[in-house]
Amino acid sequence: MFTQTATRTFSRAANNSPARAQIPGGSFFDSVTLMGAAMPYGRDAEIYGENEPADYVYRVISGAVRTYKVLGDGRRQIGAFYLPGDIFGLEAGEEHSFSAEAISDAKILVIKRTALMALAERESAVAHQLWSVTGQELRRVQDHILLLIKTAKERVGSFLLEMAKRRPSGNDVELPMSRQDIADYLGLTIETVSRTLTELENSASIKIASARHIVLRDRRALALLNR
Amino acid sequence: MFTQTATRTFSRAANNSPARAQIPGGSFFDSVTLMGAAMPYGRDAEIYGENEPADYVYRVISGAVRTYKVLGDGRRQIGAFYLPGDIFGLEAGEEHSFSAEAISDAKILVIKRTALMALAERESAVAHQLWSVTGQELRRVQDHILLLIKTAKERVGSFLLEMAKRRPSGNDVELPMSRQDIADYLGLTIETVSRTLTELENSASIKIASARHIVLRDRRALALLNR
DNA sequence: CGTACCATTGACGACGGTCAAAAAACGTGG
DNA sequence: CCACGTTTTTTGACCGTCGTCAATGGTACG
Repeated sequence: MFTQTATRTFSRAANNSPARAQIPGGSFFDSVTLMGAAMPYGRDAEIYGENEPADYVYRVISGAVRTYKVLGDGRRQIGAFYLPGDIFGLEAGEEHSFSAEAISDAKILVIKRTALMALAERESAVAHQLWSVTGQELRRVQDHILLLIKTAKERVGSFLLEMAKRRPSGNDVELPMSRQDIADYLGLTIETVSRTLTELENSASIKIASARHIVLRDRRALALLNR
Repeated sequence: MFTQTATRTFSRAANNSPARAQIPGGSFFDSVTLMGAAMPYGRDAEIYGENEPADYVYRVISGAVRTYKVLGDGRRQIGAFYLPGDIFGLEAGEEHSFSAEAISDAKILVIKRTALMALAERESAVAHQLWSVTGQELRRVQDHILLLIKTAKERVGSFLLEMAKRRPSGNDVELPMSRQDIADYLGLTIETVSRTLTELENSASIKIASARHIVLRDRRALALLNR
């Protein structure tokens, strides 16, 4: 299965407008927001590459981000999607283990790692929070593994519930990513994702208002796929 | 697919022989070994359960350990295997996210979490090492995800190479776990694992000396499965 | 309004799961 | 050390889910 992600590399966004935005999802990052700057990234722009030195930590202000790895034969696995408020790119080691790209046009808060580390050195509370962020990431990845052993219907259903939970807006789920992104996240093909969505629609579990706008019609039925 | 792990719960091993053993794989745990005690666990004995308070951190002295989750319908997913020297059960949060069992008779060093936390509070180096352990675990789980999107042959091949790397003894791989454990780790069935192993033997990539003793005959061929 | 790109649908086949049975391996007690 | 019963592993036959290849339909943007 091939998945040539369009490598139309956009500008690397080298501007430092110091926009200090208000973003959802409070965290310790709120208190160190002043240490960083908001940077704009275009659609599909690379934020960092696998194995690059992890000199910065990132937080999504607006838009969405995907992290991924590409296997030798071109198969792509998306590790996670990051939405406004989410922190990503924080590594306990020296290098990024995944690559990161903007899914849509996005504003990203960028913070120097050394600044955080220096603060953690003195404030054990900050050190604990850094650890905690990695711990949450670990949990997320562990849940992801559980997704990957399920059937296609279960994966898609769980995915929709996950997205609904992360962007609470009633039963409406706005998907910032393409079918290909979803497929590469769930370990499926676009065809299977598409077919499964229409299947869920036919069974009245969801309604596909448009390709990227899903309405959850029967959460109970979807939740059954999540066990 | 069902996977009823034999729930013949052995004794919970409630003895505190203070055996301070020499174990491979040096780490910061060496310096805090005196804070804990070596405990014996019988085959299939539970070390801790999912959602239990994570009051202890563990290190394998001898034997092997598996961590796992069981889905609603009985499917079991093994999160990791831990071999002598490996640390497990360290959580950034308050509870264990997986259950842990001894695969074979095992000796496990058990350390109070509060002791580590108190030390981390004062020594930022210790705090950094705790974070680092979680970070390594994160990497391991991320690699695990990559395994789960591969074909059966690739999964089994990669698994053998992983085990060989972790217990270096030439080309001989001694497997402490059953086919069922391997299957639940790789997201396959025992039948597929078994069939794939004989297939690898027929293609002269490995030799199955006995069920739990594999000899790597063609690492190059196996490595091709790992890309 | 036209042209890419993206999503959906269809036909077909392969990989791995399921069910079943045989063969090894293991442990226990005589 | 061997005999027997249990567990684990292997092998076989068959089937279903999902991947592949291909074509059609839809949507966004210049």
